[in-house]
Amino acid sequence: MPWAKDFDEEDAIDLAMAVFWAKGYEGASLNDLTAAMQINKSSLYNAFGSKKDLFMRALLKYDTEVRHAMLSKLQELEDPIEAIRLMFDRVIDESSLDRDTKGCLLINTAFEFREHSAETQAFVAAGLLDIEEFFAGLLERGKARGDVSRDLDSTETAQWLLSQFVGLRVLGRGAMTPTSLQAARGMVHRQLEHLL
Amino acid sequence: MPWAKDFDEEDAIDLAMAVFWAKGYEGASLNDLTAAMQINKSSLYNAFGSKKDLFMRALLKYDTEVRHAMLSKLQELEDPIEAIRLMFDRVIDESSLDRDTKGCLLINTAFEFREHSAETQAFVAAGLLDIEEFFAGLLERGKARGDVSRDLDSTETAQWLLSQFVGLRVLGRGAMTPTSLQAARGMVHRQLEHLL
DNA sequence: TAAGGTGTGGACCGATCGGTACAAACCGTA
DNA sequence: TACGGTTTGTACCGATCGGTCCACACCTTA
Repeated sequence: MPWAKDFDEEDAIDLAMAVFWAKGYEGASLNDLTAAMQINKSSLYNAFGSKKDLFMRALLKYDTEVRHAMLSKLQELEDPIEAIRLMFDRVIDESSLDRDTKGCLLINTAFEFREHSAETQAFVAAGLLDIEEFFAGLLERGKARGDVSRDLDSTETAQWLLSQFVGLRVLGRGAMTPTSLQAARGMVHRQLEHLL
Repeated sequence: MPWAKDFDEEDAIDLAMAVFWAKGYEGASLNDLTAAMQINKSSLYNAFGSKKDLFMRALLKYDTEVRHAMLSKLQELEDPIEAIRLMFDRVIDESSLDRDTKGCLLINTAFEFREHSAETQAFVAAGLLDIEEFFAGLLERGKARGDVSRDLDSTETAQWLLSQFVGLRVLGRGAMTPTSLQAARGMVHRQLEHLL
């Protein structure tokens, strides 16, 4: 067993993730990637196969380590509606403070949906569905606690929350001012109160 | 006065608009553009100067002939809340019927916000503000008619509607199923009823 | 210490990117 | 019919795209 790689694969994927996150799949060139990952082209292709494969690895890592981790933490909160509120708060605060927010890698990839492979498309669709189910689960818990009307359609409401979330994530990438984002967030808060 | 162009500039911009609309600014190559516009590179550069200039012409044309025209027609309706409802209905129906919907060129450009010039950024921001003001105007009319509570903050609500609209436009590009889109739209309808 | 497989550096590939140079084709005017 | 300015076709530009090739550096095992 000869010569171990002198870089850490997981670290390298993290660095690649940041590039794809900021520039999108097509927008991230191999130069960008190798520069950020601090390895050269041969090592990249030897370790990951192709740009597409590397992207899938990065997307997968984002999905588990960023997206899923965030949702899991929110799920631990006692008040499920508060969890939803907090989820919106976080991304709005992030967009307000960080002037060049990258948004969410999964949602960014959803925007470029049709330029991706069937495999990637399926992965993205599943990820979005998972967010939707996260919302639906919290709403069901809200019903059990009496915070949400039992007449409410959880799935439908979850689909709405997802579309609402996507809108704020996209506009948070720079096109909308923090003030307006916060106003829109305020309206979502108020609508959450009216679920009872 | 020698030799008139043997293509119509406005027609050519229309064709270029479709390419930028479908592929984005970076994603649209000069080959794509010249092929769609049915002119060659020399004619393109002679008539429009550069890819960036051509894009601005296309964006401007979209803004007046597609976006502004659509909002104007909706504004003519008697019932202002019905106008908002219709606006959402149209884009959802479009996304449901046309499996490769391009979304809205202005919103697509807003997504790529930071990779555009300051001039383009300003134009996009102004366009989004215009949509916001369109919503706010309808809400004010709703107040006058008694369809909307006078306590409602029109600006804030308009900002929320814009973010909601953007979310559905982005997800309508393929990542969300028509069924889910329609469910989300249904929730927006219900929220519009609760503005009183 | 020699062998053998693996990782790395760098040159190189054809294709494509946005953009330019220039001459030929063109048509209204004189 | 000759001129003059404009449009158009084509060849070409350097840069960059994603990706490959191969010699060499390297470490483990025998």
